[in-house]
Amino acid sequence: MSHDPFHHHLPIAAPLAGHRGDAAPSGAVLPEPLADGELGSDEVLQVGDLAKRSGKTVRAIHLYEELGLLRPNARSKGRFRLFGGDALVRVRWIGKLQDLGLSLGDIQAVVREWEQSSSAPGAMSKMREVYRQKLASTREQIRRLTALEAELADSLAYLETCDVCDPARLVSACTCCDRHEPQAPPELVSGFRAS
Amino acid sequence: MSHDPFHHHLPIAAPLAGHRGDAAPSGAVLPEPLADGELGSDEVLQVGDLAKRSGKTVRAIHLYEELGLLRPNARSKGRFRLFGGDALVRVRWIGKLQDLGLSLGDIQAVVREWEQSSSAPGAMSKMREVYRQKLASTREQIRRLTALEAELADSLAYLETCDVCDPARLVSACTCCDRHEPQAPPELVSGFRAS
DNA sequence: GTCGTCTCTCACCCATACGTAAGGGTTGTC
DNA sequence: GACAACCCTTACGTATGGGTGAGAGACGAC
Repeated sequence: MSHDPFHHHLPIAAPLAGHRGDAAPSGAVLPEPLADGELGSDEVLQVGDLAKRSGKTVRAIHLYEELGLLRPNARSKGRFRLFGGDALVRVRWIGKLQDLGLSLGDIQAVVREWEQSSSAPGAMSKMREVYRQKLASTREQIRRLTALEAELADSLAYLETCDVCDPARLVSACTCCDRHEPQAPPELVSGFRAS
Repeated sequence: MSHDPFHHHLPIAAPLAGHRGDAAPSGAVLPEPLADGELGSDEVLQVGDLAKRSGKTVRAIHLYEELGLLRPNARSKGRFRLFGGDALVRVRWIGKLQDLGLSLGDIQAVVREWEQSSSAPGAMSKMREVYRQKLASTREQIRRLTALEAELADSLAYLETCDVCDPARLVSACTCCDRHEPQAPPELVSGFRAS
């Protein structure tokens, strides 16, 4: 969907879970216990609240709005943005799509497509198409990472042998020395040597 | 190693395999059949050759050299860069590290560390440390993608129900309509609705 | 009213990994 | 020697996903 969604640089890991210790006071007799981050559908959030609950920054949320991915339900008298609980759902959804490898531009396209289509099954089938493609590429991605995982493990095993090496040995003699005789070094190891 | 190696945008898939149909002429009696992309260790490559064989662009290779990740073995009279087969190994190695989520800056650090250390086992143990960390984060990454994969599959299953829907039905009535009654929509689906 | 904490809207800044164009030599093949 | 195809260096451009103020107003508790 982007011009070049693939090519190098995989992400590494995401925080995804801000640690907040504030659970609902036990035994509260309030209308809804509001498990963790959930909120009553009538709750009103300012951008800062939305940011905290979604783990994004205020700036990010503004950006999403600029891109048309999100709209406040209303504004206060003083022009403060006022969001409902659905905005939180939306922001989390955006985050998930980003995790899937969609750029904000991609998400923009998805949203526009959704908003412009009037026939429900038509829209749904387009969305399915997007998700189907993403499912395929996600699986491909998993395959690639799994291959890299194996290579890493191999390389680590290979490098273990070096522990027994003479500490005075020079690096120049390394990477494919006599200690690990028969096997050729894995690519992740032989890359060191080349200039 | 980068300031912020995680955070969103996973990659999608990499080509990794340029399709080139030129296998070695069968039955050749040459010193080495040169399986696919391999070459005799004495072969000389210009940047364009190196680029083609590694799947990178000439510009990328120049960049790697600027960053100190790569050095030509020599120059021709006319200042053309001349690489050996090890350069190909090196470029592929760079690509793999990028796939693992290392930035070029990270790789720079790795290379410098390698080149500066004199004690072989010391250098090796540092490299092992890098690889160990990457192995961990790669596994984490795989876990996350696998979770997303499951979510995608769920969402697709949920959306299948929409096929039987009345084509005239409005999108506004959608995302959580009566056809798929009991289950709440997955987050990847409920995100459509929120404004 | 007044303080502290949000929030508002510009508007420019950052890093990454190259792309791309300019202007000009080099190689090697016919 | 002429030509295509390749290479050289320099240098600015590009897309992404926000970060980071600045200057000014809003909210709410006391």
